[in-house]
Amino acid sequence: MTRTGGEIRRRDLIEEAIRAFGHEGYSGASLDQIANAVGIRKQTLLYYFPTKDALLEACLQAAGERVALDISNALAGKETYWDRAEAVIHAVFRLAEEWPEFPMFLREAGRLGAEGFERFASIIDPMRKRAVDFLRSGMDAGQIREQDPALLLFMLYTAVVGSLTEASVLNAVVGKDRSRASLRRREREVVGFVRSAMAPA
Amino acid sequence: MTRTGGEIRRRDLIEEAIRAFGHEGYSGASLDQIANAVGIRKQTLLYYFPTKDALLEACLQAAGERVALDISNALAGKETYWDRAEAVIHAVFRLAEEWPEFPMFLREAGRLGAEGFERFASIIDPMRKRAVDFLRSGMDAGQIREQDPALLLFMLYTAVVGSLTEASVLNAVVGKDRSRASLRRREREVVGFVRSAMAPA
DNA sequence: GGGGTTGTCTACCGGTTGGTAGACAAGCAT
DNA sequence: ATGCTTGTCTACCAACCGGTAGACAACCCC
Repeated sequence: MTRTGGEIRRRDLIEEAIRAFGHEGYSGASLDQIANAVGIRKQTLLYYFPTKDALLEACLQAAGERVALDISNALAGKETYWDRAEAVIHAVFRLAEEWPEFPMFLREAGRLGAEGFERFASIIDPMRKRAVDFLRSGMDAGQIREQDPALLLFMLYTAVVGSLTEASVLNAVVGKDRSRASLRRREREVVGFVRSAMAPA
Repeated sequence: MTRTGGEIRRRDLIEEAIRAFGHEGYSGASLDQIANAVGIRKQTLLYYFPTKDALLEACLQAAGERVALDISNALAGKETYWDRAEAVIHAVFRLAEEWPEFPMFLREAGRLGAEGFERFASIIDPMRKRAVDFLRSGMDAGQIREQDPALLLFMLYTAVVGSLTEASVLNAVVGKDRSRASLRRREREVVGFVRSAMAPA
């Protein structure tokens, strides 16, 4: 009944599942809960995604595509080394502002083990390669401090995602402030931190 | 029987619970599993910790005390700004080497919400205060780049803990390498990264 | 308008979960 | 010796979990 058209349902379910997996964790989130949140029964969810694992895979795929799209758009027209680095950070922060559960889901996906995470990683792998090449050429050009470019990329990832996901730590360290202004201030801090960390000696 | 003396059991259970919570997540870890791993039945575990939540609280307490002790020892005798910062990083990495599940547990504790995490945070709060004062005085002395000291501390936390917990990302970005040498290289990278990030402009 | 497809449902299942009730044995104190 | 405390156990329990079976209604195509 009501014939909503399967693709919309599918998208709603993935969105809610990302929220639930990010917030409660994979094993903490239940199919009942996810299904009810979009107004259907669990068995209907299982019609779209035959197992919980299949649902997770669809979430990883969707999340990978979304972040790849956002970063790709953000990079358009940015040429200098620092402009490009800052554009990526800004894109991720804007995505986190619009979709707060996204970074939490990403972190949970990483926790579930490398096998699953690679489903996400493989989608953004072209960007990873580009980023490593970018960092290496920046080092060759003397614009970025000499170091292992892959490890630098890893450090940048942890700094950005960490500053978006460690809300409890943030509360404990700098006090409770969930406002948008707080997020902006954090972004400025990350940008300054990363800029300084990448600067040549 | 066998009269092991309750305190040893208690400590074993907490250690195993930290491992399980860190590895499987709070809701993914079961009391059965934790109890069996230390050679007793679940009901005996529940004799020591009446609920799963009580077990978690004991873990947070123990983890807080342990990290406070390690950092405190590491700081002894270190005087210069950078020596102190590096000593803390080194202490955390050494703890992670000896007890790999510890950083994962810490991250999981943060995920469970600010209420629970504060049980941990309150124990290391004196160190937090000292660290903020230390960073501020370093800025006043011109040894550290001017910025919000609390936010800088938060950034340092995310960089260190992130580099210890995002194993899946590390796999995807720099390849699979779980060796001790890999951990050491990562520590050097973190040290170089934050040293550069903290350097005055 | 009949047949297949798509979507949603009720009913159910076996296994697992956190937690309770209570028996019981070993050691300690008197 | 006896009674109390401490520790461990077996036996349950209700709730929830992911997943299956199958009825059934709405829509589309012909």
